[in-house]
Amino acid sequence: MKAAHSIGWQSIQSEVLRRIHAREWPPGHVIPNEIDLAKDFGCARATVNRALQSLADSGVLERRRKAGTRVVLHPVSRTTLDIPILRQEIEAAGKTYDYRLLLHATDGPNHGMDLPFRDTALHVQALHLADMKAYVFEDRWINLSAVPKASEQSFDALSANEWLIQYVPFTHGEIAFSAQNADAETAKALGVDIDTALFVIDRTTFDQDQIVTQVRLSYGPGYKITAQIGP
Amino acid sequence: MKAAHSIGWQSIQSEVLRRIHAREWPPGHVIPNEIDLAKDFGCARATVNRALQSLADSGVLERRRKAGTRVVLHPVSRTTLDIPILRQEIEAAGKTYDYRLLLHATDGPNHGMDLPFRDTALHVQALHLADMKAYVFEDRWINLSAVPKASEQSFDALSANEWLIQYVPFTHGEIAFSAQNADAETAKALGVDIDTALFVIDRTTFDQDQIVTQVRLSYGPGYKITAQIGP
DNA sequence: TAGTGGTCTAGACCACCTG
DNA sequence: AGGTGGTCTAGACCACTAG
Repeated sequence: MKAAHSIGWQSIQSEVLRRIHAREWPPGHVIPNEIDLAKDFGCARATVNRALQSLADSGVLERRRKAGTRVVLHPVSRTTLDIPILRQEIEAAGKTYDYRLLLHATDGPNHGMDLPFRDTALHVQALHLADMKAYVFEDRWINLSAVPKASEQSFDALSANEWLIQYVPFTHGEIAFSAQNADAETAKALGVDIDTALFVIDRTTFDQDQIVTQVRLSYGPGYKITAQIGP
Repeated sequence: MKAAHSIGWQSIQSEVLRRIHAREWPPGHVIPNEIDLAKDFGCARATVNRALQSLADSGVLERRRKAGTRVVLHPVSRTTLDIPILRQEIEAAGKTYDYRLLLHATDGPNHGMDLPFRDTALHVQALHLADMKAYVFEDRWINLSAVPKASEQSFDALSANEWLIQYVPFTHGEIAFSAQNADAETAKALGVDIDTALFVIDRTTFDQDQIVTQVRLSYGPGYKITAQIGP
């Protein structure tokens, strides 16, 4: 059956999705190879490849050489999250952004966080405000061995958050989302009751194998992070 | 300068990343067009396109026709999350999975959740356990207009979570992550104190324009969801 | 080892959008 | 209006791996 291949590889993607959706190709089914599909759709193999590759990225298909392409058996909800800079996030919501530095200290090898490195670290705590209300409490360590120029920064006007992104590149990182009851320190900074449920992001960034910075962002009550599901 | 284009488009991607990293192409910089880069790298334009497209997907580059390709000014942490089926998540951690149905009721137009549809809904509450300990409290509504065969399901052995994924396709959805203090109902179900901070996932799935199901998953204390950052 | 997807090429046309 | 990315083609070679 020919598809209504109106304009491009997206049409092929739609048709493939339709067949999966309609259970013509049920979960676990091995679909025809690219050459046959290309003949079926009346296009070049590269175009089919583009469509199927995209669906594989979305988690709808699994592809292996020689084994072929199959509809995944246990689909997962795959979603792409964008974690913006705090200033942008707040200003994008139409609110005014403000920043207040709470702590700026250089710690020796025995600093407060469970850092995998023993080097000297810069400890910065700050509050990010939206419309003058506490929005996020930032608790950050910066590895001064990896970022020596951080020691010259006061971070009283420009947040470490923004400074690092602008001047310190990183190669990769790890991010974790969790829920935490507010401890005394965080509750005081955010102006909420102790034990309030806070959405927390822990992020560690690396430059090659060296830790650059580690940060915990504790968001005020009611914070939500949303995303779309689907190809 | 020629790059060490050893094996393919990934090499070109690496070289582009290196130039960005080394500030040869600083944030906001417009990089050469695909034709020039192809000449520079000694490959076909399509190969350059593949590399740059991939970097645009990662959020490193911004591409617009005629305007060209530029290094993004304010990089965001873009990450891809996979939300697996609960059973898989638990079994992948080497624990035994169990499931207990807590509530199964058909509600009229006035059901408990703030659903945008006025149709009859099926209300299901269940507990997912890992090694016999409460792991997630599931609170779900199913739109019986969209999924009539759900009314024939008892959900006492197979969770609604798995049944829906296996038999009810959806086209797209929305997912939200937040932190919530445990209310009385949830605290009792999970066996935790009231006000414990819980990681909560709210997910709504659609088939075309029709809501299929809406669910709140409240994870037990200590739950974390992690992901990698980086191209 | 043979079949499949992964990738590359050289060229082409087109949609879009900035200047 | 012209330059840029988006996409398609027809063919080719290669890498991987299941049988």
